[in-house]
Amino acid sequence: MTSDALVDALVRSTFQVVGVLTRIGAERDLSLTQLRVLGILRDRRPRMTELAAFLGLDKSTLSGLIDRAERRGLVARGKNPQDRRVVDVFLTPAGLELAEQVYGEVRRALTPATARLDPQDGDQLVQLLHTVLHSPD
Amino acid sequence: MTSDALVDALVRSTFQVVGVLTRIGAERDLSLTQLRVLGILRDRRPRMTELAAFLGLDKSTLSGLIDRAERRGLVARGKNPQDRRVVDVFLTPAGLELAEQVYGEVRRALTPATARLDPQDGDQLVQLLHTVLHSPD
DNA sequence: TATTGTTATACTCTATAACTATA
DNA sequence: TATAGTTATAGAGTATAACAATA
Repeated sequence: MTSDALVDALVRSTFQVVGVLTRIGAERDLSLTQLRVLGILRDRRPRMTELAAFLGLDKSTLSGLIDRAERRGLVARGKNPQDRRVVDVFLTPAGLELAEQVYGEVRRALTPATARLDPQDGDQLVQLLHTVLHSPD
Repeated sequence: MTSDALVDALVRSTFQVVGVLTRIGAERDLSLTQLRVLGILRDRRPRMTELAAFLGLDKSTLSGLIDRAERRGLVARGKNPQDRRVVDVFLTPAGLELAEQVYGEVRRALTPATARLDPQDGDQLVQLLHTVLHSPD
């Protein structure tokens, strides 16, 4: 069945990319989750609950995650003027710089692989991944 | 640059598949790593060091991982007759059954997504993923 | 009362360092 | 001496339950 082969290919490539992300993150003491937090916060300023939901984590887990990132000066908590229960999270300048650095390195690490495709095939792969995984289930 | 778009697409699809794997694993108290261990052991019987290297983990980390899986009756340790220092690891029947179950569920979970492609495009996606990530860096 | 977030607790995952047994 | 694996330790990641503040 073609579908099984496709699922297998997706799972295998997932673990491979996870390996790259984990290795690059580890060089800067960033777990996969912290890496993802930095990536998300590059262009968003969510409240704690939003970010936890987006990551698929419990809010208490996120509290700890943000505690540790805040202690390192990578993120900060801000008050929300509309609702005083709410805590907004955002990158500090140092966090933004680290995020850009690390994602730049991810690009460099994966470029030898992506460069194996000519531009046409690369576009096609982007398109196919988008169709498969970027749609409403 | 096309390459950046491709890397972004790979990273995004990676986090999405990780989300699916994490959710399905959690339903059976399996972390992403335990899930991967089960997947690998389906058709291999490696020694501890081999498995640790394959997973990119320290051998001490693997000891704990296998301890916990063994306590649950999913894997077992075996002696290696050639070298008495070596410990081989393999799935128990219960572990194999769980592995098949959980990977079956992963297939079912991803099938609605993969079914959005017609067979031709699916084959092409498998081929492209193979070219990008399954080659020597 | 319901929602937002934190804290206390317990467990898993992870690496480093020190160790035992075997080669 | 070198290699295979375990154990002790410490810290991060995770969820559940209980809590405080605000709505």
